[in-house]
Amino acid sequence: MKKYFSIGETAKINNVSIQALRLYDRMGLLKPAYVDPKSNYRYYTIDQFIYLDLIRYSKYIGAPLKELNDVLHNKDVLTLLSFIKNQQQIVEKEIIRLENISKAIGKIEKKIKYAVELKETNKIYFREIEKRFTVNTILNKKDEDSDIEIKLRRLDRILEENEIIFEGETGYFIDLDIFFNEEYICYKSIYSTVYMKDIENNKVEIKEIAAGKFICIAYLNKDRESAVDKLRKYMKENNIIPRGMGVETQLFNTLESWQNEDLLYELQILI
Amino acid sequence: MKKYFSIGETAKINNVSIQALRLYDRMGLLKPAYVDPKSNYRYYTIDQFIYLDLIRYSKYIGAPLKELNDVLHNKDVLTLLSFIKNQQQIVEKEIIRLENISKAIGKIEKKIKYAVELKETNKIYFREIEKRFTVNTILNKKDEDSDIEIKLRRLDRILEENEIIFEGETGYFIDLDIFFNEEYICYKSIYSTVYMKDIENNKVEIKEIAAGKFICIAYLNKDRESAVDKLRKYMKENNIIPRGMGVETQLFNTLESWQNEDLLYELQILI
DNA sequence: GACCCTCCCCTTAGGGGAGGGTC
DNA sequence: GACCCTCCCCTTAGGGGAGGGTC
Repeated sequence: MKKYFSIGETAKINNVSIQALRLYDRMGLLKPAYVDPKSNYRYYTIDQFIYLDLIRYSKYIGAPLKELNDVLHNKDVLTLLSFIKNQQQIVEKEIIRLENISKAIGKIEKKIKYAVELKETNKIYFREIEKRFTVNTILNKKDEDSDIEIKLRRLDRILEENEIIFEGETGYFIDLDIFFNEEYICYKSIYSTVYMKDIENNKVEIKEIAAGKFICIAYLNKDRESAVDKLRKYMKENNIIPRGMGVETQLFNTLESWQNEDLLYELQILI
Repeated sequence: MKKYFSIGETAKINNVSIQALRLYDRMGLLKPAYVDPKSNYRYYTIDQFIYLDLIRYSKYIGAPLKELNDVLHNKDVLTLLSFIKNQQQIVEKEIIRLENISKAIGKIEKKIKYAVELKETNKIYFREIEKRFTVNTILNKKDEDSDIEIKLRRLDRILEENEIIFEGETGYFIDLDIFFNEEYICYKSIYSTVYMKDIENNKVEIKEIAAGKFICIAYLNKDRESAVDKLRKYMKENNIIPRGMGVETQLFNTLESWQNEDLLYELQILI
């Protein structure tokens, strides 16, 4: 005679909840060995417990219970093997995805910290900056702010579609000829920095911003004109020669400022 | 005059669905800039799009939107920073968890494959086996099958509670004195192999099964007696000396067999 | 005619009840 | 008195309708 265990006993022995057992019954994953027709009480036998082990293990490796149901109906080791192999692949992909995310978060953290620690605006300073990889969209002279915003969104969409990871910096490439000769800021293109694991990505063009020493000035939107003038004058007076690369990048300020359009920028010119 | 974008335009530009935008409205994550009181049509402005970036990014890093909601209400970079740091920690823990799972799946795969490739039963062979780490429960002579099953469940629960990772092998330590002198199988304890990353785990005792060459025989439950006899005789006749370690382990057969109690075992004696 | 609205039901793996029988 | 039953509502981040107004 097989001994019957009530749902509560079964739950306790196998360390699952009563609700879970009821759910498995409904799903067809594990039907009780006997159900009292009068009281609808569920009774289980010991040799059913192995299925609870399988269920637990499936949950542990993150597999959906429905797929396990298929395996259990086949009752074949080879099916079980391919189920496990499949899950192995999923887990490994997920690890890679999370590792990329972790790196991207790290970069963003750095950038936020930089902006938080930046105390003074409208003052010239020098910075060493690492090499940056960017994805770009060319801007036209007649583009208005709203056009730029929309182009930026389009850029984001390209990143998403190509599974390229945004690194948290957005800015503009500026035309240095115009900057020094005609003395105003002209944007050539808008960029987003991206995390480059495998450089070969033939669908999207990646531009590098060379590593090096940059002369910089930070300013709020309203002070742009005077700050930019200051930097230009300083470079001319001190005979600092630009090396062909200038960007204006947006710094994390406060979320409040984003709404007030009181944005914080940093102009960076490679020297 | 700010330009208004309809929900459809906003969705397209920002690469989100209309349903998602409606949800963000309901959740208070992003209310439209203007809602037509007659038609209830939602209208958004360009400077609201930054919030969609934040939402997208939160989802990307796996943070719950509710927490982002808190950040958005604070509108402070330091809050944003701690939100991101927190998420970073969560992601890193998850990576470690998944890496452990991946390793455990790999081990189980190996074990299943071994059983699948094992063609012959009731035949003696030799195997090199790597070192195994196990968690144990001592058995008493008067334990019946059902007691053993229940002790096994209790062992599983210990693993879960201590976050020890099961590696897919369960078996019994056998008493070799009795095996050779009194000529029957007596189980000393039941074990589960576990994945040991950090050996120091003072709450649970870990026993090792030494690596080495084992003399083995595989058999179905019904053939146990004769198979075991065969091995014992073979060892005596050929003067093979056991080195103090013998286990009977359960092999993955088919799921069907589990239910029929037609289980496949392998007796392994270190030589 | 394409766009938008508000319900409403569905997804995973159960958790937490209420209200009422059963061991 | 402790245990078990069947509803029923709730969780995340929306997807996919139906049925009906709106640009």
